[in-house]
Amino acid sequence: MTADPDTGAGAGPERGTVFAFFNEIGIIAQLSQALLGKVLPDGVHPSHFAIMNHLVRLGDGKPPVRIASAMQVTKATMTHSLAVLERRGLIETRPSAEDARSKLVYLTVAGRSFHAEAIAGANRAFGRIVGEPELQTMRECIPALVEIRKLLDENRDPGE
Amino acid sequence: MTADPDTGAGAGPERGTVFAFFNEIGIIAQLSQALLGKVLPDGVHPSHFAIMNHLVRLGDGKPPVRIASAMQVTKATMTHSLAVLERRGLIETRPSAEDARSKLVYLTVAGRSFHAEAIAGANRAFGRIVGEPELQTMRECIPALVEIRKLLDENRDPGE
DNA sequence: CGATAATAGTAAGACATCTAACCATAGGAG
DNA sequence: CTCCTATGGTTAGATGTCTTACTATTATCG
Repeated sequence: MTADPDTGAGAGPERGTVFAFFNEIGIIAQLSQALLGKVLPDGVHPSHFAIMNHLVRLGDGKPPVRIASAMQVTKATMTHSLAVLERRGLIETRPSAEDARSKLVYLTVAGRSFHAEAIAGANRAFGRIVGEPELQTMRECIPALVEIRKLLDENRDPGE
Repeated sequence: MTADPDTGAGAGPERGTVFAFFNEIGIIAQLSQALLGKVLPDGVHPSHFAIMNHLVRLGDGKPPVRIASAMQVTKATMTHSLAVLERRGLIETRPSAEDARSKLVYLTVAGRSFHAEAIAGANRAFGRIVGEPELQTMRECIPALVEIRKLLDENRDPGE
């Protein structure tokens, strides 16, 4: 008996597990991204925030192609997103000294403070919803997620 | 010491947990969707498959607005997606008998066999990557995911 | 009953993303 | 050194999704 039809469980003996797992993952990702989107000012997409977040956490001064690879989007998409962020003054790009083909992406002061405010806003938004018991659930769940994420990451096509 | 910088842990005492959790979720969702996309024939988007899957699992003969709500997309998006699926002969729509404003969406025979093949292809693709230990990890993780998914689902804005 | 609000679906325009094609530079093989 | 391939970045066109505005029908309320 499938108590909750949304889980997709019951479709098969073992395969149903994989299906149900990714199904839940997909829904959570969509809902959390929608929540994040509401916190961001108009014209800043969650994916733009993800780029900022990456630069703050792992350091800036990297070429677009490396950011694209980390974010799992194409070079063309990164070109577009960086143009948006640069127009907004949140990042700046300078030519690379070692490779004339390449640019390097840097956060501006405005970009860093924008990121800090967005983080604060997101924490307020999620804090309004996520209580201590769910926090505990998440904490216990993270190692498993990391394991699966690494598994998929190792098996993804190069160039994506 | 943040062993894995990708987790985003270490950004705060408790808040980092929420952040790391949703970060992993987002990455897994993206990678798994990319994997699914490779299995589908050209021109069929993962979101289209999700609609088919919904209709197979929870039954067809429903109006677009209900499918849109279940898939968490807008009515306009559903109009577009259903047009694609109908052009491909995977679904068909008939006017509702009870409500003259409304249509009802039905799977065609071609649609059902398409779905079955897609499921089989997805299982092959995931089976090539996911082994027994990860399957076990997923199994243990699902209840937690369901809990978080329901939490977010209950707290989302109506009309999305 | 008749006016107003709510709901189902669509259309138009914007934006993010993708693929395919292109240019410029780098790096190797001969 | 020269040619060929690989790599970083951009451009153009297609597709998916969103918001806003609109039409048609239904429901509610006076």
